[in-house]
Amino acid sequence: MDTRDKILSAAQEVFSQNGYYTATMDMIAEKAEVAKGTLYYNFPSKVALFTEVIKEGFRYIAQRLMDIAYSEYTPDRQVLKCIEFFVDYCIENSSYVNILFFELSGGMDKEVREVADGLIADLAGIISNMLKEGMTYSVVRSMDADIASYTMLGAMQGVMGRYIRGKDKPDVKKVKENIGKLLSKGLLY
Amino acid sequence: MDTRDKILSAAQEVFSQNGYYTATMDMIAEKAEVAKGTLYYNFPSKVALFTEVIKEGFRYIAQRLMDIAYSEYTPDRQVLKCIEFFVDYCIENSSYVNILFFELSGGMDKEVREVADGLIADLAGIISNMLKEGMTYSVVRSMDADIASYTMLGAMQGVMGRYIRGKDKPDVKKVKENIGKLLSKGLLY
Amino acid sequence: MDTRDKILSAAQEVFSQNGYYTATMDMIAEKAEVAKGTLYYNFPSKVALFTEVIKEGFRYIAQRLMDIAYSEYTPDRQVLKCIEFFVDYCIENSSYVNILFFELSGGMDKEVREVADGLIADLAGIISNMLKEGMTYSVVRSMDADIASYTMLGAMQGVMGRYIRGKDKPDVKKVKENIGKLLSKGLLY
Amino acid sequence: MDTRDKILSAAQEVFSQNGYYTATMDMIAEKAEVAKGTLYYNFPSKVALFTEVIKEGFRYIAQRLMDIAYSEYTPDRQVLKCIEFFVDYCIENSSYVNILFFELSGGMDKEVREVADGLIADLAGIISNMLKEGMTYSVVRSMDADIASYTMLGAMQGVMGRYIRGKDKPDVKKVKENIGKLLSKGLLY
DNA sequence: CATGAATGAGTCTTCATTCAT
DNA sequence: AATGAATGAAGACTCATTCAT
Repeated sequence: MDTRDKILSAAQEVFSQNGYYTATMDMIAEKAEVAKGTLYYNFPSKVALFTEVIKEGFRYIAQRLMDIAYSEYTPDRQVLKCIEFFVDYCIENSSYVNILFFELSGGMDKEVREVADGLIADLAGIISNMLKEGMTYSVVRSMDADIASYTMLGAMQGVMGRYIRGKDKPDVKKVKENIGKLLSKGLLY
Repeated sequence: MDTRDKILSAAQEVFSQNGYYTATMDMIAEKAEVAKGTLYYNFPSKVALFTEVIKEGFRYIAQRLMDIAYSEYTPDRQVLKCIEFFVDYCIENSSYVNILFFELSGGMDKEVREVADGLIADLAGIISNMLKEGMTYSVVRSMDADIASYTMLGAMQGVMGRYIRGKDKPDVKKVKENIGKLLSKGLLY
Repeated sequence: MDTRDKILSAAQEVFSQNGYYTATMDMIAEKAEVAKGTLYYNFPSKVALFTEVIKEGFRYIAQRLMDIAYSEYTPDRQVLKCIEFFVDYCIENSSYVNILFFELSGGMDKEVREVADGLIADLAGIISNMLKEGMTYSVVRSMDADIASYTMLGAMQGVMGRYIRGKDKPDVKKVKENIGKLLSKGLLY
Repeated sequence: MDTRDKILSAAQEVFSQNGYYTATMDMIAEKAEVAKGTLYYNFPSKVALFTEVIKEGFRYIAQRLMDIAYSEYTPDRQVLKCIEFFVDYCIENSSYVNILFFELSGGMDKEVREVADGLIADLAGIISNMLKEGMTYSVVRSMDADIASYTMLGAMQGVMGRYIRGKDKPDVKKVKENIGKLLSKGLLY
């Protein structure tokens, strides 16, 4: 693993566990086992490093979502698959997800926020297209696909946030089923 | 308005616009038009002040949710009313909502996080009870009420987050309708 | 007890337990059960209050030394009596003695230092005279009485400092005997 | 001279002249001709820096005392040599001695106090052993060596304190002679 | 390429002191 | 005589960033 990757990997971990502001370049350098100067040799600034870490995360999620979108599954199955993937991913990368979806919001450099909002928009776009596709086949209820995609994303974040930060380990299967049921069939009869 | 309230109000604004870490006590003092020392005469620390700001916000939301829960509306109407209230509240207090639901997650003092998680749990509790009540009347689909309440909360946050930070003004009515539809009837036919 | 005395008494205690710099006017006000403003109504400043506390302490010690100097004891007995008094006083007022003799030295306001040095000089003067008296009767060894008085004072401080700060309770009788022996007969045969 | 030493040396001077609390890190940085951050790069905190300064001083004194203890002098000559060294050292390093022996007592961080008490105990231990050695040869009067060592240390501090802070330059030779006489032969005939 | 010592602007926090009541 | 809310100057400490090696 080359220096750049070592740093990126250490940064991801440190940012995840501490949040952007509490994390320090010293912590990252130590975890990456390089000198602090090396951080600046490879990345122009703390924000830039953070942005890179964020990008990597979103890139991966987007990739997986695209895999589902271009799979042979029917549109309604795709939606369910997305939820399943999300729950699994959150469980496995809880603290990383935390910075990916929450940390970004408050007091962050305007530049980063724009990058992040763009990345989230990409994610929502993928889901949105998936929903639109479903609507043309009349398996997805007709509604504003953009709003729906953000609602889905938010719903998943909300539940996961609860379990990410909570003390009690989530019952993955139950969570998947319940979010799935709620989002697919709705709260009301 | 007494000093304490003046500070609290200024703090809310400054924290909302800048996030916890970027906000400084100087900024708050200036906005409140008091000396920095006065901040510390009234609140022991920055975290404590922040916590108080958070508490106030959640207290208000919880109050409004309780009003709905104890209203004469049928349980299914109550759920819809919650969503409506939330959308309206978020539109009107966008940046405040931002710190209330997002800022709290990353790198924040453990103590504050616990306080906040407790407050969010209270909110979820109110919604959860509302849903359970609806289930006994068979107007709310039978499912895990806790998971559902967090999903609802999350869903609302998610959409609002999009519009809070986005450049385009949200079409309030459309948003309400669409989240309402999604959450009540579900995505799929 | 009037307000002034209540403050003086509280100040003595707070300064003794915390030292001049660590002690705060708030602590003193609280201990004295008066408002902070009252402190300033009765004393112009923290230094002034401290100086007053110091003066009281030295005044008392000087008085007791004078009592011994003007007693019917022979000059050699007087010297021993001084040592005894000192040991007893230090044991009973250890933390007060601490500020009286040690705190005063470092980084203290020049004004206070001068006051304190004057007060210590007074003490030394009393002892010095006692020694001179003894020299005229040839019961005290002929030497520079000023140097000797400071040596005595210092010796007593040194031993007491050890026991004041140490964890092990001093064996008062043994300490008195040993300092007495050393100072009266000397270290060497 | 490397940075660390430059800081240590500046700190010694600044602490000596001002006392722990009145001295500021800015003053030290300025005197050392380094940026304030450099202070913290080399020492974790003000207390830590102070502690280090203290340790260095005691280390030197202990070394010199050991030299005397292991010299070829007879035990009684050693005691006298100690006194001479002390007087000389105090004259030459008056303000440093001030913090070494006085500053440490009041309101100082508990940790530092423990370190310092330990260091003073070491010094007393060296002297105590010297006295015990003398007692076995019957040239030192039989008494509690621990109490005696603290008395000696205190006596020397006391006199020196007088001259350190006093306006009149001490007559070194006279002071040495008189303390020597007092401690070796005693006050009384 | 990599290093790590040095930097200094920026923050939180403390606390003696003041003054209107 | 007494109060206590308000003040603001001052100080310890942090940390992203730079640069000579």
